[in-house]
Amino acid sequence: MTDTPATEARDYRDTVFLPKTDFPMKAGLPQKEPAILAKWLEANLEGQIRAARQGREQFILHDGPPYANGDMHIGHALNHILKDMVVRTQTLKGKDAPYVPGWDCHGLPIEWKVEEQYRKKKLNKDEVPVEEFRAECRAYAQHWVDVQREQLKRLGIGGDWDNPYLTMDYEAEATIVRELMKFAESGQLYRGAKPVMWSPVEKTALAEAEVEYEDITSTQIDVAFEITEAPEVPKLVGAFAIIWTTTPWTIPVNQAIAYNPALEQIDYSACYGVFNASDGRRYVLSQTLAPAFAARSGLELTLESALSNDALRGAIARHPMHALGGFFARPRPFLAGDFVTTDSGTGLVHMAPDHGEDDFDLCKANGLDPVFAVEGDGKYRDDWGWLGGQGSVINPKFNAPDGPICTDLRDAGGLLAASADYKHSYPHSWRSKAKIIFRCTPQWFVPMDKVIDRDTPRCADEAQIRAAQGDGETLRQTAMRAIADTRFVPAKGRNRIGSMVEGRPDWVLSRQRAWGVPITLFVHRQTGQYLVDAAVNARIVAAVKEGGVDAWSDARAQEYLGPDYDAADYERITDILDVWFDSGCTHAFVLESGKWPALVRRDGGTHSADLYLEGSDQHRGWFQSSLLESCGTRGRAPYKAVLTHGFTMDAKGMKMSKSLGNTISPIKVMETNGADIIRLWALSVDFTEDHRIGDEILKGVADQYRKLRNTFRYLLGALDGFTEEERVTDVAAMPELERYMLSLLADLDAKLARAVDDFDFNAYTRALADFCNEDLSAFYFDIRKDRLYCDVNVATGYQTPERAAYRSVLDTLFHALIRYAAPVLVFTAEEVWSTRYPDAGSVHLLEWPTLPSFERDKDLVIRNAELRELRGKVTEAIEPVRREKIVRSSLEAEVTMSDLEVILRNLDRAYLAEIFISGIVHLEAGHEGISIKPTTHHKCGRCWRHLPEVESDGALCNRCETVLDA
RNA sequence: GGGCCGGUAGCUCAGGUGGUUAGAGCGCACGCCUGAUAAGCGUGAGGUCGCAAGUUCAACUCUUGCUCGGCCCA
Repeated sequence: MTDTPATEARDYRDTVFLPKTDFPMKAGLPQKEPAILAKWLEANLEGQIRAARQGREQFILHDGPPYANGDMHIGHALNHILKDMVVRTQTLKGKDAPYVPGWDCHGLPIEWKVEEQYRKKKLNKDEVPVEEFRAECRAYAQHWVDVQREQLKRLGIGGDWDNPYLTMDYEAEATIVRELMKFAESGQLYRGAKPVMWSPVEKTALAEAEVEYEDITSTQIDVAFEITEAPEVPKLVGAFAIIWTTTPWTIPVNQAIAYNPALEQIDYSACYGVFNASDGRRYVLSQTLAPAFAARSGLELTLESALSNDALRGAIARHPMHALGGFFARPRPFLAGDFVTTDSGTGLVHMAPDHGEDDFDLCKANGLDPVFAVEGDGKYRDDWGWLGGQGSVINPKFNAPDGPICTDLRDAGGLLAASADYKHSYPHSWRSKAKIIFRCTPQWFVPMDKVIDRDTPRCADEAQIRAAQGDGETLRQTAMRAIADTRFVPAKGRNRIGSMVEGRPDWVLSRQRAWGVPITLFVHRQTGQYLVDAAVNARIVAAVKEGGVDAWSDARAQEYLGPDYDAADYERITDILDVWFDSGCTHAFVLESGKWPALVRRDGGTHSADLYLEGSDQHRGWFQSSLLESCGTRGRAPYKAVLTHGFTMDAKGMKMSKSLGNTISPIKVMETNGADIIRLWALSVDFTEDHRIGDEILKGVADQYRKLRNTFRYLLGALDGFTEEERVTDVAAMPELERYMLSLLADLDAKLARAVDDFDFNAYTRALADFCNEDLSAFYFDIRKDRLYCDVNVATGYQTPERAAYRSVLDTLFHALIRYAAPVLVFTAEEVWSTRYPDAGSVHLLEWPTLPSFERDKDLVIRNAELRELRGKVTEAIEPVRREKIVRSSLEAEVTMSDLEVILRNLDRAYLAEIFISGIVHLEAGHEGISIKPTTHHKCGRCWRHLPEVESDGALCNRCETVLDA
């Protein structure tokens, strides 16, 4: 060697290998991602993937349709990222996992928006032909489908975006009609009634969202019903039961009186009593509420006797207007209802099943049906025995203490108190601001508990339906069985949907609206029976397929009925279907129709999807509507598994709302941070529960992203110029550390594969990130930097076998990690892949990595895991010495420790120094703990290690000399 | 008001069937390196496991109540 002084030491920088790559550290995702999307589009990546997986085992994720109005929000983003992750991981595993996105297009919210546009133009919806109105709804939905489609594509969601399914496609509408007819044909439809919120001003039913609450002052009245029968306590006969109400207009429709047999459980002193009053009559009411009633009526009450809670069982009263005969002369039974409280009133509640849900349910359970006395305009119907043709019922004067109702009641001796002074919150129409009422209207239902009658099949399909459902099962039983057969992730979903299906009432299918699929039934005017004729139904379905929902019109009724029936004999139903029925049919027109060949099962099994994946609110929504629809027509669930996610809250865990101003738009995040950042966020949180998003969280996600990105950048740089010729294929011939790393990689592989099967994406991204951070960046890469840089002669291309082994492992790592990362960081993975392989096609065509096979050495893993613990102790020991500036780089630190453990592990000192990235390691028998001292050796001018053979600072060590000579 | 679900370090998450000083990554602070450099490495400080009772020799883990938050209903 030369004896050049250290100050003039040669600079060996150009003799070492340095990582080299064009892959930039800074991502610039918002600019880069759209270009990558364009590249995929140009290459028809989706088509390539389909072709590549053709004939493989299928995995069908069936998309739940988002509603086509408004921009994509964070919930859409999360949902679709999870779906995309499922599809991509399944595809990665080699399965044929097509994704066909869909949209829900019918329904009230879209109708509103279109109506709103009409109002701005001073148009009246009722004056516009319904076909024209529907056309505008259709256009409105299509607009948002297109907007959301672009936004979701921008998120990197893969799928058949050119052929999504829309519930408003004519074929879809025809299938929905066909499915409805299956319910009709198998006797699973009936026409019943149900109280709905109704606006007498607009003469229409209202949805909850169309209603707002305002404080008003109403007339409150106390009315006496004379008891005529009392089997439990006969002395009650002749006494009067007192009811209190703030809607006097419901008294003419009263049918019963509710009491609570468990009143004393609410308030021990609250049980009913019989009172002697100053007017000479005897009254029955709650004891607690008696003083308030006395104040209202001005009567003096004396308790005659307390009544046990079952005193009213089986008792009968009569309406104060019973003298009118007919309806009013019917007995008014006392019915037990647990909704009766002692908060206000008398503890006895008058029941008008036409005008209240509790009333309706309790009366229905006791065989009392609604009478439809109040018409759509709020007037009693003309033939009503009392006040017929009068109203409107929402008119304050009509209900006033001196109005017709109170006057008649007073004259009949039934009115005990009336005053127009009761302030309370009351529902009003959001649009007209007028008061609304509850009003029973005829509706179509699917019965949950009707045993399907096997003895009188009406059509060919029905036999199949019944066969599928099993003997004598009700729809509820079929659905419960299907739930038991379904996999739920997380498992608590089964419990949730199960308890809902177990307790749910019959399914109300009908809506009195314009924008939806019609309930295509003809009801015979005389018998009230709906027509079941396969030929008629086939004509209707064909017409809808041809012309959409507009085909269901009066003008074409006879055409559908054909020669066998006379349209004049039939009422054409004009209701439309609940949009939940639409979405409940998606499995029929998407999975079974054959319109999407990729979705058709090739194994001959049922068309049930492998997975439905939606927010947990869909236990009441789509999961259930799909379940009921499928169980009613096919006797099984349309899915094999159901995956649910929670909701995204703001940074503090509060729900996002426009009014609170705490919403986070995924579109904005895409524009500022990039889609890969939102994706990484969605796949990092515990989506099975409610989870949060906010600036701090996104910052953390971005940090994690950078770490992953730099791992790939390092791999690209370290693998610069890697060729097949230098690959070491014999794992057994590799150094200890390389074999250890391949073992860790195999562990990671297994962990990720399991996470895919469990849909545990949080565990997936965590395992991947932890591996990159801990096992690679902080351990393997750091240790092997020396060999990567120095074990090579960059001039001649010579490298040591150790370096070749390292680069081979790096290549293996690259190929594994890029595949693992691809479903998560769809854009970045492509950028990485195309940087290394510009002409190799998309990263998303690749399959799950095949790792080098080698015999797993359990001992090796344990040995090195222990060594890493020891490594931690060494770095810990170096730290104080560093603080005192005795050593700076860890390479300057010589380590002394007991030889006991190390010798047992059969590891040599040089290997230890490599692992510790330290100076020379001294092993001394019986040495206590770990000691650090500064090295006394000179620093190699090339590799910077301090070794005994280096003659002076800046001179070369043996290794570097050998390499430079090679 | 009812049904169901959840509350572990600043953040994101681990913590089978209850058992020694509750873990990881990130962030933060401090330091090292300057041949991954708007990068890399190390060390360290952070938690009365929502609150309160109870069961138990022993509870983050079981029971009850409360509280905060969420979904679905009313």
